[in-house]
Amino acid sequence: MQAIEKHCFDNNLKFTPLRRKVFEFLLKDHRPLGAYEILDLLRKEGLSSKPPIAYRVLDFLMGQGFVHKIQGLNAFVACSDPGSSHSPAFMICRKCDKVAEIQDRESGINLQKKSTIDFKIEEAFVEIMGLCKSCNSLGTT
Amino acid sequence: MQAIEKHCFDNNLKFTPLRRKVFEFLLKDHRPLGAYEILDLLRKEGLSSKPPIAYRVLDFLMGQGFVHKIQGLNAFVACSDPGSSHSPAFMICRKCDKVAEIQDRESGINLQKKSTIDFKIEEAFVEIMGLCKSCNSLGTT
DNA sequence: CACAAACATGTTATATTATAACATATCATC
DNA sequence: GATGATATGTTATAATATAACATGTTTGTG
Repeated sequence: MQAIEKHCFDNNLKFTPLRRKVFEFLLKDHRPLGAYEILDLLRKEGLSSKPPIAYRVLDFLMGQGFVHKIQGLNAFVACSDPGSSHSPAFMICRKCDKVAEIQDRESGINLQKKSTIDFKIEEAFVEIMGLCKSCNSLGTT
Repeated sequence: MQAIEKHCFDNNLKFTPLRRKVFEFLLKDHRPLGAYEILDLLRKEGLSSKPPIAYRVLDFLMGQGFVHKIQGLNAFVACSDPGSSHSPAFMICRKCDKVAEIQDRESGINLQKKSTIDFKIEEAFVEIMGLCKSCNSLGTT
């Protein structure tokens, strides 16, 4: 939270109450939230809750690298390592929906092999579906 | 095409005219098609074109590993290397939407580092956005 | 201060993507 | 030819996302 405050201050960006609120939701719930879940939370606080509100704030937060979209879930998570410009990977538990973010260096992902010759990489999404440790130890399905 | 015919025959699965048609669309257009684009194509051929039709056929084809979903585009592509059970990676040009599928072994992706300790991997989606060679050589944006 | 420019928020309407639930048809097998 | 399994068809609606435009708020500049 301090990281984003500093980042916005340093870059002359406005970390408005609305943006702060949405980011708080994402930080608190340590799991991906859909845009419409965020809208529900905003509604509960008496704030405006029309779809464009959520999507705009999320666009802003993603643009600054403080939130990532999980494509496989149509949902959004707070970045666990903001600042380091990265293409993170996510491990998503299909049972409990918990998401772990792993950074390029620790994920073993290395895309620069053949790729850059033919293709100019701008962004990479790596989403790994499966079972987290605790869900895996409980049952088999 | 022969691959999927053989696969279905061997496994006692029905490669019906509808499934064949959809698969043909995906093979012909060498780019990802949205479910509703597929429905449009079906409509042009006088076939049923209600959403569940497309989604069911696509589910079947994906289940057999002959089609992949590109999460970042909400679209579907024919698999370029069916049979080899794999978690492919896709390089998607954001200008022309062309998609190149690269196999794990040639992509430089190796997820088994820290992951398997804490997380049971079932499926991985790797989608790389950027510019393909030809689009990249044309302009800068 | 007044004005303009840039940015942020608010609202209506609608587009796009996907699924639930149920009805009918086709086909194999006993 | 009845039964069960699989495939297709249909209606309706859910879930996700954006376009277009209106209003407000801040910021810098003359």
